[in-house]
Amino acid sequence: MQHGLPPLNALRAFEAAARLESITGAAAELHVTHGAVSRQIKQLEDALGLALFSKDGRGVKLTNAGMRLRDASGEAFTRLRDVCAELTQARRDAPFVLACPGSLLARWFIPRLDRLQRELPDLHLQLSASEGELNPRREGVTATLCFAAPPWPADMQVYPLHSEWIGPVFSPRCAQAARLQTADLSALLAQPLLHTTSRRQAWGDWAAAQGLKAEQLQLGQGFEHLYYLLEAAAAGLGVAIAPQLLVAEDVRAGRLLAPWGFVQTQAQLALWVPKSNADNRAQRLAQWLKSELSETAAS
Amino acid sequence: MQHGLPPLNALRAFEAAARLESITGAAAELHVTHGAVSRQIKQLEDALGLALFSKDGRGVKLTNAGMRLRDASGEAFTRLRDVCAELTQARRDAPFVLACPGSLLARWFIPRLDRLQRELPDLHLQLSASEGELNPRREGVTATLCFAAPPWPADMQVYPLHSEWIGPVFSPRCAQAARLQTADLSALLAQPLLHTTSRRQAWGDWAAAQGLKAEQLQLGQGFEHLYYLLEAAAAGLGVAIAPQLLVAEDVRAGRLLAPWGFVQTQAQLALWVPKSNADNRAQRLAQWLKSELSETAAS
DNA sequence: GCAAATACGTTAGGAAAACTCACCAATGCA
DNA sequence: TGCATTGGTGAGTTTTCCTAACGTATTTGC
Repeated sequence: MQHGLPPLNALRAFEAAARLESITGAAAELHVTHGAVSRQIKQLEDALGLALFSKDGRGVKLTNAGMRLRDASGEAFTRLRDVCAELTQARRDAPFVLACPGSLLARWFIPRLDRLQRELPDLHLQLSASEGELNPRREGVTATLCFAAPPWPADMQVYPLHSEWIGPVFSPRCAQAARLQTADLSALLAQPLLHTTSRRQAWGDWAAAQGLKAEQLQLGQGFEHLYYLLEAAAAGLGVAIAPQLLVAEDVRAGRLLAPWGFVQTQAQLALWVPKSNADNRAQRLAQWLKSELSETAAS
Repeated sequence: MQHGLPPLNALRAFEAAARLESITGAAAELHVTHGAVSRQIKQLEDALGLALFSKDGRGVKLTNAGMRLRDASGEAFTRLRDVCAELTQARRDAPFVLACPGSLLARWFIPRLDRLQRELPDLHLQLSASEGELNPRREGVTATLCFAAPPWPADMQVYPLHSEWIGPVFSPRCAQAARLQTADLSALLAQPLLHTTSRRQAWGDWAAAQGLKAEQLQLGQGFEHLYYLLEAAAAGLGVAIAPQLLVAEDVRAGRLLAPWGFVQTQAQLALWVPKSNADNRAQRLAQWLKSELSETAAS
């Protein structure tokens, strides 16, 4: 009886037995044998130092003390049951709103969406492709998929999913496709280097990883969104610098070529969840995404 | 989560941790290691499927769900603590009123009272020698010592303590003491057979056990209470029929003689407790009485 | 800045609790 | 009276829980 509380599992057994006025009945309700319930009640009686049941014929009857405890424990357990139901219900009802960059949504997520719905059906996933800047703290957003480098904000639970790999890609329909496919850097330098305006440094990062100086590169056409950049590359407008994840499918299918391969950046694709609405759906989604992403990378 | 209730021990750990906003603090309060609390909380989070704490610096912080559960579980546990305190306190405050025949009180109980007080100090025993008939259901009586034969009433918890043995006793100061001491039945038949009016059949029972017919006995003086009967015998007024328990000490000291020995009757000295106010004090008292009685009998 | 201290998570394994199975006694019903 | 039902109990096993030890992240002290 530490801190005035009786053994709680014993109390649960007692509550059921007291409500049903039957040891056997309580055993059935709790999916245990009657011996287990009998012992638990005895343990509780010993802890309190008073009898809760007395034998009555071949059944049992509550003593005065037993009746008081039945009422109190019934109330207490009802209170707990209610709040637990409320918490789990609130979670079940609320849709899981996942914000994510449009390009990732279109090129990676949507093809895998039906599989996700099948494998995590109770998620009630609702995708939100943000047009502008992603704001993981936006009201109504349960979680956000971001490409970003650590450190991460303290108020966010961040599940890192995959390192970002970037590299140049171009269409086989590109004018210089044949020359570029030799992976000759000098040929690349002569090309229009397509990029996103929001991430002009991408080419520079890649060049540094290749041992080139950033100045050797001449940026060409810029696009506001990665999505359009990739469309432009696929249309043969030039060489784009793109995350491996988003073009893996196109490269595999031969719609895009990536003879220089990809290099790892500081950034991580990660699932960001505000800590105050953390629940295990986010964790499960992160787990699913991680395994799915490693397959994408492996293929 | 059977029947909507979370694991209760995990909930207790959570409640402490939530109240103190500290895993380590809760561990200290519950006298366990922080690892144990950490695991319990994790188990609870898994059962509910949502995060209750999030990391905050080197400590922890409650999530929204955690705060709701803290409030509810705090209330529920307080309710339980209160009723348990009330039940155990009520028992502690109430004196244990033991009703008992006056003769037993005077001749057996009082000499052993200080030992009982020493060995069961928290009993707060209060003895009540009933003048008239014992009523084990009387208000304010916690338990009653009775000589009676089974069957016992269903609303009573009866702890059998000792079989009753009865036999004739007389004082060495009795006129015929020398002849009686030969244990010659014919000498006995000539004596005034002292008895209690409430139990006239006692001599008959004993006679039957000796192979005599009841008619052969001539009852002499009757007394209303066993106590006076024994005093009369001790004063040498004649031969009394008495329970062995009550005269054992006198026989041992030579103040009374019992050359025919004692025979067992149907009756049992037993502790009677109304089932509705059963608590473990009665059981402990019964246990003490039983061992004490067996010593009396053995001596 | 770097070492020490604090708080929490995690693992393996050993102690403690709970359960099951089996049997017994008591009761009530056919 | 036989038999089913209900509850108590001992022995053995499973499950749970705890501890001890180490690892990580953060804060504090110098």
